[in-house]
Amino acid sequence: MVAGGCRPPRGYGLIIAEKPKAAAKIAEALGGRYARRCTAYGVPYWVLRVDGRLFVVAPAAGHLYGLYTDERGFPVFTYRWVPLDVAEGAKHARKFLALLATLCRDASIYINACDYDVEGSVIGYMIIRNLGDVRRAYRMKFSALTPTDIRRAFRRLEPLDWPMIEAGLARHELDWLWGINVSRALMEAVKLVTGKKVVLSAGRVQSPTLVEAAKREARRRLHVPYPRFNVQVWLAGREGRLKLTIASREKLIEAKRIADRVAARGYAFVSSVAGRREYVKPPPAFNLSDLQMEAARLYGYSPAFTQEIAEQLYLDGLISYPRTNSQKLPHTLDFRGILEGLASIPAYTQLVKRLLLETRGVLRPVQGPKEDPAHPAIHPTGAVPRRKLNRAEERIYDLIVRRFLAAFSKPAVVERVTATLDFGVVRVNVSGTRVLEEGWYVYYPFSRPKDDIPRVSRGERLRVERVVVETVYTEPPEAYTKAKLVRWMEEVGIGTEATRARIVETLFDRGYLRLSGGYVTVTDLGFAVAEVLEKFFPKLTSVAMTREFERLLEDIRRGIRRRAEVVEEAKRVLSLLLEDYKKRAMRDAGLMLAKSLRLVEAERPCVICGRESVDGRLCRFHLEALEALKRGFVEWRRRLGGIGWEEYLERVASLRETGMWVRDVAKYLLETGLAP
DNA sequence: GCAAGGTC
Ligand SMILES: [Zn+2]
Repeated sequence: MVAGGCRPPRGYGLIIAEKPKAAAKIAEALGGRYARRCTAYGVPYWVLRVDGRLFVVAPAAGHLYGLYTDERGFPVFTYRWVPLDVAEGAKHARKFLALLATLCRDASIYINACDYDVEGSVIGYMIIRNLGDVRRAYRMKFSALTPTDIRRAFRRLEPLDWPMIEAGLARHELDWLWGINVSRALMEAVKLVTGKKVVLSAGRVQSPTLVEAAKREARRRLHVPYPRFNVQVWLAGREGRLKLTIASREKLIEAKRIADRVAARGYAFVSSVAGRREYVKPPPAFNLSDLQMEAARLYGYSPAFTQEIAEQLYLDGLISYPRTNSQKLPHTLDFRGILEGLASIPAYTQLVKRLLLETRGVLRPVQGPKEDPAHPAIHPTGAVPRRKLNRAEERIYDLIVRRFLAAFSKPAVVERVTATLDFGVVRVNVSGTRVLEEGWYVYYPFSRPKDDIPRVSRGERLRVERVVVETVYTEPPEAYTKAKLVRWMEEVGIGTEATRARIVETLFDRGYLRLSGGYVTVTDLGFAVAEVLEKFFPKLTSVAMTREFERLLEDIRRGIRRRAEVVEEAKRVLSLLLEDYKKRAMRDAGLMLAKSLRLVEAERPCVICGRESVDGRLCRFHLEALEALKRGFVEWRRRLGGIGWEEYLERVASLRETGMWVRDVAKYLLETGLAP
C-alpha cells in the first residue's frame, strides 16, 4: 500500500461503493478537497476526514461474489456464495477483493454505500459479511449520486437493510435454481441420447425471449401472402405531376371497376386543402434502450455494441452512467456547467451558443416518463475528449450530446397539409408535412421529417394521365433485429438495462439464433429448445415468472414472507418437475434436441427437409405450412374471383413475401403433382 | 458448463 495518509490507522469507517466512479463522487461529496486519492492493487480508494473522524471510501466492481456449486448433475439444490473469480473466473474481481479485504481488517464500522436497490444491497452485504463484520454495518441510502444526496444519506446512516438484502439473495437463488437445473436438464437429455456434450441453457429471461423470437419466426415462415389490388393514378396539375394510390381492394373486380370509372372521368378535383399546425415536443434524454434503438436505426449498431461504446465513453468521463432506464434530467445536475464544457468542443460551440440564446439561460429539460432507482438519463458530463474518438464513439457521443441539447429546446412546429381529391367514385386524402419552425430539430436533426406536402391547390383540376390496377401482397410480420428484441424485453419487463443486450447475445452464442442480413432468425436448435421448454418447463418460457418473482421479492421486502420459505418452495416445485422429467421425458426431449442438431437421424424423415415427420410425410413445420396453404387457396379464390390450384401454387411459390416453409411445400406439391 | 445480476 501507498505510504503516509494512504494507510489510515485502525478504527476508521469503511464506506463501500458499488463502483470506482461512485466511490470518487462519494469521496468528493464527503471530503471535498481533503479527500486523498490512493491506489492499491491497481484500484483507487480515498481517505478523508468528516468532523474529525477518519473514513475510507473504496469501490466494489458490481458483484464480487456469486453462487457456486461443485455438484454435478441435476437436480442440484446446494450452492454457496464464493468470490466471483472462483464462481465465474472473473479475474478483474480479484484486485477489488484484495483491496477490500485489506481495508476491512482495520475498519471499525462498515457502510454499504452501493446503489440503493436490491442488487446494491447484496453487493455491499456480501463484502461486509465475508471480509468485515455485519454487526458493525450500516446502510447509506441515496437515490442520486449528487453531493447533496450523498451528504444527507451520510448524516442519516441506517442499520443494514435486511429485508432488501434478503430479497436480493432470494433473487439470486431463484434464478440460479431454475437456470442451472433446467440448463442441465437440457444438456443431460442430449447426452443421454447421443453421448455428446453440447452447451445448452435456459433461464427466466433468456427463455421467454427465445420463445418470442421463435413465435415470430414461425409466423414469418408460415406466411401465405394474400393479394390486394391497388388503383394507382398518375396526375398532372399546375405544380407538377404526382403518383397516388387512390384505392386498395381485396377483390380484383372492385378495383377494376374503380379504375375504369376514374379513367373515364379523366380528372380529379381538389375539393379542399387544409393545413394543421402540430407542435412536436423534443424527446427526453436517452435511457440505454432508447440509445440502442437510435444507434440501430441510424447506424445499424447492435445493442451490445452500442452499450460497449457507451460504457467506454462513461469510463472516459465523457458521459454519465449509461446503464440506466431513466429519461429524466434532475435539476440538481449542473446544466450550465455541462453546457459550458460542451461549448469548448468545436463541433458544439455554435449549438450551445444558440441554445443559451434561445432559452435565455432558463434551462428546463423535458422529462420522459421512464425512471431509474439509481441513475438519471444518459447525458454528457461536459468534459472535453482528451483523445481522438473513433467513428462509432463519435457517433454515439454525438447522439447523446445532441439529444441532451434538444431536451432544453423548443417544440418544432410542423404543418400537416391534407388535400382532398375527388375522383367521382372515390375521394382520397393526401397528406404530407413541412417544418415551419425547426425548434429542437436544430440540435437533433435525426428525427426531422422530410418536407413532402402535396403540391396542389384548392379548386384545381388534376388531369388523370394514367390508371393502373397493381397487385400487391400482404407482408409477413417483420423480423426482429437485435435492437427490437431488446426493446421487446424492455416492454414486457424482463432483464435489466445492463443485461438485456448480453442475454440476446447469449442466445446467439448457444446457437439458438442467427443473424441474416441484420435480422434475427431462429435455428432448428432454437426451435427445438423452445419446444422442449414449452412442453416440459412451460413456467420458464413465460414472462409471468418474472412477475411472480417480483411479487415474492416484494413480499420478502415487506416482511410478509421469508427468503427460506420462498426458496424452499422453488426447490419443491423444481424437484417434482425435474424428477418427473428425468423419469418420463428426458429421452423424448433428448431426441427432439439431438434431431435438431442432426446428431440423430429422423426415423421417418419429412419428404421436404428431412426433419422428423409427424405423419410419415411432413414435419410439423411443413405440415403447418400445408394447412396454411390450403386456407390461403380459399382466400385467393375469393379475392381473384377464380384461380386454379396449380396456378395458385406457382404464384405463391414465386412471391417474395411468401414464408419459407410455405414456399417449400408449394414447390414440393408442384414437383410431385400431389393433391393437397 | 449451466442463470441473471452487477461492472472492468
Ligand atoms: Zn419438413
